[in-house]
Amino acid sequence: MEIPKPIQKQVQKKGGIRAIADLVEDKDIAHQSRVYHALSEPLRLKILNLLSIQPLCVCLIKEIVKTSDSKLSYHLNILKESGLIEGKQQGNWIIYYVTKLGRKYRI
Amino acid sequence: MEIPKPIQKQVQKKGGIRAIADLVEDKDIAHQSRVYHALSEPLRLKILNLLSIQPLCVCLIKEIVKTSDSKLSYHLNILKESGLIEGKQQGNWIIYYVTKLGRKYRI
DNA sequence: CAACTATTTCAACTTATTTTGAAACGCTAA
DNA sequence: TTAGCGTTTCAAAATAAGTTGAAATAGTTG
Repeated sequence: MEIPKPIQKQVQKKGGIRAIADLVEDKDIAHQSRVYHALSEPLRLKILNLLSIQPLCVCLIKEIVKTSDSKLSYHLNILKESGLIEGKQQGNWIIYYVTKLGRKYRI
Repeated sequence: MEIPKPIQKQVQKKGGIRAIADLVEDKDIAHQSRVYHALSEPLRLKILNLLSIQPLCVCLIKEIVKTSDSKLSYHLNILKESGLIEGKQQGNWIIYYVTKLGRKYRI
């Protein structure tokens, strides 16, 4: 395999291909890509942004985004699992709100 | 549909459910979720981070991430389409590098 | 132009994610 | 305890995304 000269030179300056590769940790990549996956669905990203404006019960989220109960529950769960939102039961309702992590990804 | 009292009060204070909904623009959501989708795949996120350390030809990326040509090309294309990286032909090779947008998402 | 190297494209296939609707669960109040 | 409302769960079906390997393209060099 050949390599363009200028790139080869720059790579050597940085300690070679292995040194560069080692700067990117697979564990960090795996963790962060999971967060991005949760954010990659328009409905979920919208919900996250709504909740960053105002904590809401499922019924109000549903009214805003106009979707089915089970679909909404599915997406809320993914946001919750990835640590972007949390829900607390309050009588008959569950109020969802963004976590500290979630606030980082407000558009 | 009933709504928990404290939430209802907070929502009213912010101008009602419609006002809150209108703060989140579907166009922004659609655009941003596309970027997150590109970042949600571990291999892609790894490549983005590698390129943020050092612009590389496809052959060197391939050597680092140990994957097939066509698979790599597929993922590079998704990163490119979402504006996170760009490639410029240089003789026989294509050198990929992160864009300004891409640099924002370095881990 | 022919041979060569690096990279991309394509269609068939596999795998992962999302949607659906019905049923179940949990809390509250009668 | 039963009824009612808000929410979740489940499995089946639908859709989207990723993988594969062979063939094609594009640039370079002799």
